[in-house]
Amino acid sequence: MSAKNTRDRIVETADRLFYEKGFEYISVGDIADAVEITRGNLTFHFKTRDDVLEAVIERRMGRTRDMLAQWEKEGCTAAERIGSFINILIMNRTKILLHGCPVGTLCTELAKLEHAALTNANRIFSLFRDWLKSQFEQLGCGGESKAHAMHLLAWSQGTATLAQAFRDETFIRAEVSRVQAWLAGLGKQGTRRRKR
Amino acid sequence: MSAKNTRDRIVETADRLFYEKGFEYISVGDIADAVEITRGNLTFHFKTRDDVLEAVIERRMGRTRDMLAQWEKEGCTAAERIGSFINILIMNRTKILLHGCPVGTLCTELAKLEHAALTNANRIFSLFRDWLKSQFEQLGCGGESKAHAMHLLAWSQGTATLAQAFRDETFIRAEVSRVQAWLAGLGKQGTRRRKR
DNA sequence: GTCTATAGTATGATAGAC
DNA sequence: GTCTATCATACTATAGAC
Repeated sequence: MSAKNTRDRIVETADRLFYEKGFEYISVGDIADAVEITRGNLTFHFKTRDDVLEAVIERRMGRTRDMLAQWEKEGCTAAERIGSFINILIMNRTKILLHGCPVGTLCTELAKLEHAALTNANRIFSLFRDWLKSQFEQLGCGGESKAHAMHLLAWSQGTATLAQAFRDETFIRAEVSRVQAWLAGLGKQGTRRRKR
Repeated sequence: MSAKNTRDRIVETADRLFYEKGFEYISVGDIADAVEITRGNLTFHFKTRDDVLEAVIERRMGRTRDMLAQWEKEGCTAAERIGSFINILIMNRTKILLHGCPVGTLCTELAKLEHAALTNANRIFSLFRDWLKSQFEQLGCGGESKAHAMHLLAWSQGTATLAQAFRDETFIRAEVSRVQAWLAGLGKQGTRRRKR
C-alpha cells in the first residue's frame, strides 16, 4: 500500500468508500482522511469529487475486464464460465450482505442523481452483458442469448438487493442453486438443438 | 393538495423526493422549498430529517397494505393475484426507468448508511413477501412457497435495477413475459400435485 | 508533490416573535 | 401553526507557501 503512489491510493480508497457508503454520502474530506492526506493534496490529484468518481469507474472497468479474462482462461466449457459469473454471489457474499452489488448500487444512485457518469458506470454492466451473451451463444442459445444474458444479470442484481436488505446468506445460496439448475436445463436444450 | 394539512403535504412531498433523488441527496431545505413552507415550519412538524423518513416509511407501509388488499379483492385465483404483483413493473414502468423500485432503492441506501430505519423499510419488503408466500401456498406450492415468494421479489428488484440502468422499457416487457410463463408452469404443477 | 489557510456556500437544528 | 433570525458545523473548491 505504502509503495503505491498517492493517486492510486486515492482511487483505491474512494472505490471502497463509494461502495460501502454510497457516492453521495462520501465527501472529499472523508476520502482524504481515509488516505491520510490533506484535502489540498487530494485536490492536486483530482480537481473535483466527480473526477475521483470517473477514476473509480475506470478502475472498476479494468478490474472487470481482468476478471472476465480470468474466467475465460479457467473455464473449459461455456457452462463452466457462466457458472463463474453465478459464483461471484457466493464468493463476495459477505460484502454483498453489507453493501450490495458494487455495479448495481452505483448505477442506481447515479441514475437517481441524473449524474453524467451514469453512462460510464453502465459500461461495466455492458461488459458483463456482452460477455455473458457470447457465452450463451457458445452454449447454443442462438437468438435468445442476449435475453438470457440480461436475465442472468438481472437475477444477480435482484439476489444482491434482497440479500442485502434481509442480511440473509441462506437466500443467496438458495438462489444460486436455483439458477444453476436453470443453466443446466439450458445446456441440455442447447445440446439437443445442435444435434438435430 | 391545498386542502390537506401541512404535515401530510410534507410527508407526501418527501416521499416523492426521496424516491426520485435518494434520501441522502435531499436536504430538509429541499423538502421545505418543494412544500413551499420555511424550514422553521417544517421543523415544527418534524424535529429531524430522520423523523420525516420514518413518516415516509409509515406512509409507504400503509399504501402497500392498501394495494395488497385491492389485489386480494380483484383477483379470483392465486395465479391472477400473483399476476397483479408482476404487472406493477408494467404499470409503473415510466417511474421505474427513471428512479428504480421505491422499496428496493430505499433499502439499499439505508443499508449502506447503516441507518436505523432500515429495519422499518424492510417491513415493506416483508409485506410483499408474506403476501406472495400465501398466494403460492394457495397455488399448491407447499413448502416451496416462501422460496418462490423471495424469488419473485428478487426478480422484480433485478428487473427494476437493470431497466433503470439501461433505461430500457423493452427489457421490462421481456422479463414480465418470461416470469409469467414461469408462473403458468408452476400453476400446472401445483394442480397436478393436488390431484394425486 | 504536499501542505496551510481561507472563501463562499449549504447543512441540520434551535430560539423566539407573531 | 407559521414565520424570521441565527448558530455551529460541514462542504467543495481555490490560492499560494514550502
